Amino acid sequence: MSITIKDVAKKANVSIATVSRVLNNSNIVEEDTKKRVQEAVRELVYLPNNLGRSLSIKRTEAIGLILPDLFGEFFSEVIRGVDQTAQHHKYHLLVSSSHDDRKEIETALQMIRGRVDGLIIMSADIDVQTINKNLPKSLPVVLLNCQVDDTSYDSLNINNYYGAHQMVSHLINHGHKSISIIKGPVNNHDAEERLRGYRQALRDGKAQFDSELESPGDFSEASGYDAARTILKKKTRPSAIFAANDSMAIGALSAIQEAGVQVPEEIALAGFDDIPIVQFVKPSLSSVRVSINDLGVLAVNRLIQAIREKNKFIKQKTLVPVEVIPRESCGCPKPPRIPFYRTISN
Amino acid sequence: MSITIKDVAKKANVSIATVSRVLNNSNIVEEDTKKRVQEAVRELVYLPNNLGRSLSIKRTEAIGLILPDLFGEFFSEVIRGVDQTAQHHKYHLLVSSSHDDRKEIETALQMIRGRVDGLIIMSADIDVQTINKNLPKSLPVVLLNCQVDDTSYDSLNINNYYGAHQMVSHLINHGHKSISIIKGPVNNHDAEERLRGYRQALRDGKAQFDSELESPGDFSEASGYDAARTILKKKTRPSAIFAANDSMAIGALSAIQEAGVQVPEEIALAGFDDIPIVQFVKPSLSSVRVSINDLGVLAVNRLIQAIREKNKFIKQKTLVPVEVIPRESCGCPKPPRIPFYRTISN
DNA sequence: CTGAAAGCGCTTACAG
DNA sequence: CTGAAAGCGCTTACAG
Repeated sequence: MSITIKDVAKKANVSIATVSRVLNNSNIVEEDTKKRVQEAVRELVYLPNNLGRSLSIKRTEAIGLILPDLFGEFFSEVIRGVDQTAQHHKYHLLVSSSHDDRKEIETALQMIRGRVDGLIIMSADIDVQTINKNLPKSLPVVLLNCQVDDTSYDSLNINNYYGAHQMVSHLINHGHKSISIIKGPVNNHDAEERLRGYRQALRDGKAQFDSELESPGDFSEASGYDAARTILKKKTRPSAIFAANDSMAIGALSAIQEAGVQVPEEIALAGFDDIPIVQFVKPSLSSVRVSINDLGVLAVNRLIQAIREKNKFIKQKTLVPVEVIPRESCGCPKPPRIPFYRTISN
Repeated sequence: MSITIKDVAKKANVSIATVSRVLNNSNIVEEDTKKRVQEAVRELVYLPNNLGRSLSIKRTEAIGLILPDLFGEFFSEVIRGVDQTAQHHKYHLLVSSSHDDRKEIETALQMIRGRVDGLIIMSADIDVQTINKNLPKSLPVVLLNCQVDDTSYDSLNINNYYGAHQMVSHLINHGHKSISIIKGPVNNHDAEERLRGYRQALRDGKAQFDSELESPGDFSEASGYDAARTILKKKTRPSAIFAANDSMAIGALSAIQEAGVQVPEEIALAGFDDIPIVQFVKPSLSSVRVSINDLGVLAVNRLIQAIREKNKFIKQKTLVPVEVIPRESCGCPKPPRIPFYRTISN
């Protein structure tokens, strides 16, 4: 059916070993033989099958990326960083996504295994047992923003604590003494860390510390809207709100504007994530930026290193730095907008 | 090093054939033997290697997706649609991106070949020869928004012509008789089709037809800005502007607002692509939406069909429908905003 | 119901 | 410099 190395060997009157040598640029093959083989390859339009090669050399030259989801710009940025870096190291990328529950992620691990030389896993719910049970110990793995306390895996996490601390400190430096937080979902690690950063910043900045200032939220725009309405109704209104993500901040902004309250004059506002839209709302929204692209780059570099060193080195946990981007909503001047990317039109 | 089927066979005191049968749920194996094998699998923590299987059954159970780029929400939406549908059909997804020039795309084709049972290619620059030269004739391929006129490949294309025609007709229905276009890059097929739709709509609607109304652009925000400035300076100003994509429309909007001209009262504005940001600018921007997710779904379904029928069926070219989304910038009421997706916080 | 053997498409010591 | 052979990890007719 398909042309294989055997067909080429026959046509060129050599052994398949010789064909393989020519294909792999082995320099121990005579010029004349090489020519004959290359001629046969051309005539037959022979296309080597990577599967055979991989099985033989025991390397697939591919890395895998397991994502919980593919919604929004965040994951595409992760993929972009990973793909770029992987290509730079001559590795392919296998992507697998939409694994919300444990069952699905187990299937994903089982299916990707054997097809890749290393694996980057991003999943809020994964635990060490699931990994151990479904992946050979010899497969290098890097965990991206997972919540795993085991030290036997490399991991990269966003520095949520520090980002929140910095943002809230920034608000305090603007003179705010009473700062509300709209929290993320309970049991969500990102949310917990951001809350922790908020609290510590209040303490460090000697600002008002009061559980009354903490409103529940679930990272959705709607929950931000609701929380802001509640906050505005309180007898003593805070002078600033820190939303644990941008979606909630944008929801809050709607509620504040509907109430006829001025941002940032009457109440300052800040979010977290720095999604592209925050540059477009009015006033533009202060936020905390994570270099998502960097995240992918770092993960791949670490993984490639693990592959090269045959997974035998000291595993490390890395906190990826974040950066406060001040904008109008906290009273800072609006920085030049980052031009967004074209979409369909390529 | 790694546990293989041989180790299991030895431990369970059976042949590797039997182990294989147990693994594949063959029902011709005795209950007792099956138990023994399963026990051995568990004790050894045996994880089958997919590579051997693929080579043997001559199927990889994976499909490939080649993208020109990974910037922005468009490609992540494509990936999402493709991945979802692929998973539904029990196929894996191999993604390969950032192939701007021909050399790179050839490498991509060569590397992905053999690893997938079918391939979706999205590339503005690819031609039939490149495909033929680098992929076996037996490999099912679906071209996504490529510009290939060969009938030997399945293809899906966005109906740029129709979308532009509809949008411009919509403007004409608003009473506009003099409508400018900010064109996309020369030699870009999407841009050409949108221009063609614009022109035909003017003729069909008996609106003013004049090459003076056509301004150059290159799909960038900056080019839209420049074009709008030029348009506003003309002695006879058009009453509406159709930008060939949203990026340019947003650039144009900045220029118009800087000039103190009201949108849509003094000049109407519309774009193309319906990127998320158009809902956030003020006034919200009328645009043409492509269901990108559908695009991915359609592509995979077609590909799976081709794989099942061993690539032996009539190839077809499909134009994917688009939809006008009227908003404030053309004088229509603002529709409810679609809530955007959370990003980092998962 | 089970096993020995051939085969999938390659690579690579080993001999010559 | 070249080839025969073994091997990578599986599956699956074929015999028994």
